[in-house]
Amino acid sequence: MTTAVDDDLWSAIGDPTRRRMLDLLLTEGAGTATTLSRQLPVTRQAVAKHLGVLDRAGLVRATPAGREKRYQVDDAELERAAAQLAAVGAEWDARLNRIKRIAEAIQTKRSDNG
Amino acid sequence: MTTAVDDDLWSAIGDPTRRRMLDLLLTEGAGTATTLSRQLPVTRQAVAKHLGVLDRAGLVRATPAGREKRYQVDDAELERAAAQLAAVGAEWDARLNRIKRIAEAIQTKRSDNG
DNA sequence: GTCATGTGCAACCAAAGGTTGCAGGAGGCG
DNA sequence: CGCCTCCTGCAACCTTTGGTTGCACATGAC
Repeated sequence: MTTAVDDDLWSAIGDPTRRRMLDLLLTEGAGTATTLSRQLPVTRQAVAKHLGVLDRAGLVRATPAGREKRYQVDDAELERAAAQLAAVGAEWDARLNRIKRIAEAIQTKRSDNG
Repeated sequence: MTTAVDDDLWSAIGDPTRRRMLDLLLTEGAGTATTLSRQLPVTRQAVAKHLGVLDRAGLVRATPAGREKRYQVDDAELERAAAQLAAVGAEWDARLNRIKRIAEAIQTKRSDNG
């Protein structure tokens, strides 16, 4: 079946730093490039670029609040992303199991026939 | 909880070309850089590099066969990778649901108190 | 008004995915 | 054996992307 994957969405969550950022935004509800960079091993500018990627992918939404730009996770879109991860994982699992079953069937047949 | 993710494993399956290669190897049982490149939009050399990455990540194993180098998926390791994908997806889902439940609880409380 | 803090833009660097080009090794066949 | 074919491996090079530093600008606090 080869699960159809939204490549933009996947590449957005493919980066480890971006995943950590999503984690932080989830646990803290919201954050800015500056606050996030304080909890990450990269500079504010790097975080800002990542926020741009996540924004274009629709995974986060920005809300200007005074002089800062507050980001928060878009629930629906992250849910979609989570579903895709699960789907790909599930398909691989299914295919591996199918192969195992076939292998066992052949094994059984062999011992039957001698 | 922030699911611990094996970053090497994840980055190996993070590339779309490598995922397609794994799909091909699964459906066809095995393949070489040359046979895979014929079914992909990239050159043999690019495929060879990706096979190197997948090999170092342990996701595939090479078996020299005459003049060709036949690769096949390492079942256990791909199963591990699939589990990680599912785990991250599941955790995001759980956290989103937790947030939703809390939001609903607050909503309920508000209408209770007037 | 001044100072501190947060944002935005630009130049630059290194790693990774991809390409072309070429040299080398293993099989098939006259 | 000699030749041809096909597959592999290495090297140089380009482009994108994650990351950095440096600087200009805006906004809130005092």
